[in-house]
Amino acid sequence: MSKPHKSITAQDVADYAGVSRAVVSRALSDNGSIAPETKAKVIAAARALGYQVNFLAQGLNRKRSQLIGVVVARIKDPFRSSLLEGLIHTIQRRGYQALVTEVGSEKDLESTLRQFTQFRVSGVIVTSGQPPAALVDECVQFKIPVVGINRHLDIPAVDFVCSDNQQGAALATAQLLESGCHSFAWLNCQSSTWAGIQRGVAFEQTLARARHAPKSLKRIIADQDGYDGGEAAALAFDLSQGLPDGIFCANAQLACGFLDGMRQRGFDAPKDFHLIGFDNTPQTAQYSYRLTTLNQDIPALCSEVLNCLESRNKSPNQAARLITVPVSLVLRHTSPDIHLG
Amino acid sequence: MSKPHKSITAQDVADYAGVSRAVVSRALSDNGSIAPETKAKVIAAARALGYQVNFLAQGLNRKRSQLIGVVVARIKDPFRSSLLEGLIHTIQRRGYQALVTEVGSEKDLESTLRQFTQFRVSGVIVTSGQPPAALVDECVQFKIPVVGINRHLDIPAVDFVCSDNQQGAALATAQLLESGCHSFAWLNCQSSTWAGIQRGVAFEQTLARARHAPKSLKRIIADQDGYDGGEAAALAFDLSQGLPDGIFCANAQLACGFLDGMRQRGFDAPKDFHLIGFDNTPQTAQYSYRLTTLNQDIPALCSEVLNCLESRNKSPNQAARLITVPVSLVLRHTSPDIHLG
DNA sequence: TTGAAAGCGCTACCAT
DNA sequence: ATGGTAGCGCTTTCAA
Repeated sequence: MSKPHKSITAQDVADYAGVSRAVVSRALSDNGSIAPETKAKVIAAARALGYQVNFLAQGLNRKRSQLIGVVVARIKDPFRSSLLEGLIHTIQRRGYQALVTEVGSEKDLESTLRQFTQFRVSGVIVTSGQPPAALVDECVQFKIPVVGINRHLDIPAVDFVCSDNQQGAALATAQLLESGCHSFAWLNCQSSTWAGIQRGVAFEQTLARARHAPKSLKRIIADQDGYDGGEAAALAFDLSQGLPDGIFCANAQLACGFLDGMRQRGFDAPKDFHLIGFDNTPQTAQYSYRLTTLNQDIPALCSEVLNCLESRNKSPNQAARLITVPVSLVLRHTSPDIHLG
Repeated sequence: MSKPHKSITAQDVADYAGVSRAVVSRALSDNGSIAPETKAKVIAAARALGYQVNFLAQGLNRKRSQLIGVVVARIKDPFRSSLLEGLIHTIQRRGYQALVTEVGSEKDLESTLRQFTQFRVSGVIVTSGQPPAALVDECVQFKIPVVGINRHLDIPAVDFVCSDNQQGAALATAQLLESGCHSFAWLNCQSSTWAGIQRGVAFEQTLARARHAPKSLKRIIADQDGYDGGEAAALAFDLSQGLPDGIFCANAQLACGFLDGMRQRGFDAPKDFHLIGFDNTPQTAQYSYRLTTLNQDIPALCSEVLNCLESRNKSPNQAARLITVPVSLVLRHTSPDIHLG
């Protein structure tokens, strides 16, 4: 049982190794020239003493911590938690640490971004909310790179990484058309994310461009997001003009809810309609749903995000980039593979 | 468009307000005596200049950052992401920031804990893995409080906050007995968490203590955790001796998978058996599952966790505590309320 | 290659 | 109540 000891500093290591503090710093950070044997000696000393760099002091000096700020919202939503998991994993793999902040409102985002700068983070990842230009400007002034996921605003010096919503919509449209669907519906919620809106627009466009005669397209707008929103939308759906037979959903949660809502009214997919959702969440693979979905490549998204961060750390003034990550169609029960049928 | 400006320091505020740096520090931290009007003057100056404390410098000085380290694993698991959401929310509400680290193995935990100390975190929350005594000792030496959730080891100076597994098992047993179940089963996975094991033990004990004759109890051990594990266990279940009619699950994911697995074999709850799971995850409320579960009071858990942290920061040498948080039974379709039946 | 020394921005102690 | 000042532990010139 050791006493509450004073923590070991670089000076202790220096004394132990018989060198100066400066040499210790160089030995441990590969920065500045140092004789190989001196370096080995210092590293041995550091190990012997159990020396740990004080990140606070290091960051204060370097004017940059090895922290990366991550802005999230509604973590318990399945897709978001998968994305967060991927981000944290990637952040750690690249030698950083994740400073995770949950925001409820745009106003939260403001103070959050401010706190990030106060910690001199090496980068900021925004997965929710729209960074107010003024605040981003503040980050830019601190030379802190900012990157957004699955959203895109035209903010100077801010990069964005997005799943390919166009391609997703095209894949879904093709699948529904090939399956012989005639009347279509698009399901989204009010207060949709930017990505959701894009998907809807792309769906309408792809459908309009389809070779054969124009198809009917109904827009279903749920009052709220998530499973509950989708379920309520299904329960409230006006069936007097029949049920569309090809339905595309802005996200998987809405889709699962919609499916369950329709089941409560005696309809089911693929018997009565085809259903495709975005976001291949674990739940969509389960026996009770087996939802055909568009898979977002989370590892690729995360990897690109960190590439952006690191690249902009090197050259802060490069033009803002928009990186698009391909999606893929996962065929399951709610709109089966016609080639297997 | 402002230039990459030098950041504003306490000295700038001091100059602007016509006072010394020390006064600025006092004005902003309520620490040390200061004339009300001076304080107001400083605060006005700080606001005018847009001054932001440098947390790195502050932490270096105070020997403590306002960071709280959170150790998690498999974030995308529904209960875990809900818990993480609660933790982050609570951490922020109390004026800290969450440093979130994902661990895969015990070895990860070691380096993680070390990194936390390097950031001089104000506390460590362990939601996964078992903190190795030696490392915890290191934290203790830095006077960093450590608290674990839903696990309990007898480590000096480490507090634990747990949902009441005993009570949960008792509630489940009572419900199953009152519903007239005769043969029972306990479903868990190999490599279960500490909490899962506790629940199983408590279930067996409660059942054994039940007033009427001893009941049959079968243990089903899935090869893996989660939905897939539960489903596989159901598909592999030996039906030659019939299906138990009262089944209790270590967690909701296993339960959902088991239910779906049984459905694939033509059985369903509550028709053929009653099913109760732990963890009231959002998914269990959905129409396709409507699982009777034991609800963990996440806000209460999180609140207690931070209470422990703050309390131990005040008096580091107090005895280790184990705080138990009540659970509640949420009656749904897979084991309905008999009083409504 | 190495060491001395000047900060990084802040807090806290000690005089005043 | 206020101001001067000595660090916190580290990095990074600049000389030697």
